[in-house]
Amino acid sequence: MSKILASRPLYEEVADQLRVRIFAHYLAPGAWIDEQSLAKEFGISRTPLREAIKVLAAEGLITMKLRRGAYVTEVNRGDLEQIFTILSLLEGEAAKEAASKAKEKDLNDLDDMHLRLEKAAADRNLDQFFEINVRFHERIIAIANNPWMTSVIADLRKVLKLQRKDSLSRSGRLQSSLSEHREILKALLKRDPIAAEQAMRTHLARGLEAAK
Amino acid sequence: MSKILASRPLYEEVADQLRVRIFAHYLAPGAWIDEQSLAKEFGISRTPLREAIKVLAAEGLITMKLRRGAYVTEVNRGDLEQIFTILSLLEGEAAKEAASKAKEKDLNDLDDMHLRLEKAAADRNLDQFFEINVRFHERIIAIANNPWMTSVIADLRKVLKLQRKDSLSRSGRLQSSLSEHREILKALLKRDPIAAEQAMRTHLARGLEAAK
DNA sequence: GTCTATAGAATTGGATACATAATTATGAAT
DNA sequence: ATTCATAATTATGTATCCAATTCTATAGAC
Repeated sequence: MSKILASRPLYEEVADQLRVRIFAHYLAPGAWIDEQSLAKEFGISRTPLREAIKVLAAEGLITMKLRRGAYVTEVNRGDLEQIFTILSLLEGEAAKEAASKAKEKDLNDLDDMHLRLEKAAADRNLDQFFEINVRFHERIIAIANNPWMTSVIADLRKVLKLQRKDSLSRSGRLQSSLSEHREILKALLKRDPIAAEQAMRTHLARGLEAAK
Repeated sequence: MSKILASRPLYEEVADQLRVRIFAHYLAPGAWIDEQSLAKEFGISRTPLREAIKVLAAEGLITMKLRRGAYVTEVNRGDLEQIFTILSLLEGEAAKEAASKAKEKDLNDLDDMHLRLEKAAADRNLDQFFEINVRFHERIIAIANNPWMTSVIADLRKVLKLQRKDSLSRSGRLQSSLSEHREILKALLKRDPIAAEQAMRTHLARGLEAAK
């Protein structure tokens, strides 16, 4: 992995790799981060690996214990509730601002995304639904154009990804999620900030219910 | 600084030290973080220092440039607006929840703090006013009892501390800040969540105005 | 005098080395 | 067999070392 001419610091690359493993539950919640074997496996020294661990710890993905190493964070029901509370506020605000700030192109893109979401749902293509869903949300957040908010939301969503109960696969959740999205889109197209905010909050509150 | 029997990893200690220097503008926004002289000054090696830098970078206090080191983050007017937007939402929510969750003792403590705040204002003791003000906010956040929210707010407030225009010292700001606090406290004592949320949001919106 | 090229110094990013604390394994005593 | 003490092993935390790159300063050309 080590490169002669790195365009990006090694610790960032390593942080990405670790996130992939964590989200894939290849490193499951509670698992110990074995610095030595990971360094050996990546073919690097412990130094950049440890720096990457510090970054993930700051993101909340990893929890450090003094003199006993790093562990993948375990989130419980309470954590989920707390995080959804925050996300609902922030993404609600994002939707509200997006309703005013969106350009025509933005709205067209969102409309387009939603169509593909409907199609993925009809096809029962969960992976695709999940992916477009994420992009739909990200797009709205991007339109709100508040980098600090974007970054907070991104961090919290990373933590959510630690537990993937695949709530979407639960009976009916896919359809209700879809109709909630429809509400959000409708409000945005009408450029109604209050309705957009409300629809997004409802959507996320339901998301928590489904994640039970 | 290095201890024989460290009760806490060196990089955390160093991160604290760096934060102190940054907030005191001893390391001003835009300033370059000189690893070598800092390591020498702290009497440690560059390794824990660099780990501390990664932590502060993740907090947003430091910005890293590839192959040219770390710099204290510079926040501009836009950053302030964005951060205040988020804080207003989150601390508003905290106030709202605190209105329901607060125990009698919590309310007594807040009342007491507010009295001391009034006194500090009357004495024109800015440092004390500032300190109690911070504790008042922190206490409300603590009552809301949402550790994830607490941590997000704490991180954002750290970034705010990068610029200290000493908005409180501006003519009249101290008095208006005080009366806004009075509103917050009143709503909490009445256990009125909506009013508490509204009062907190107004308070922070005014805070942004003053930080101009 | 200003600009450019190049040698040297300084700095970052990463690897390796080492001391101390923590864990596990070993073995004796009950 | 179980418990306790102690030795061996392993892992973390920190320091030192090294290579590649960037910055700086000097010298030469115009």
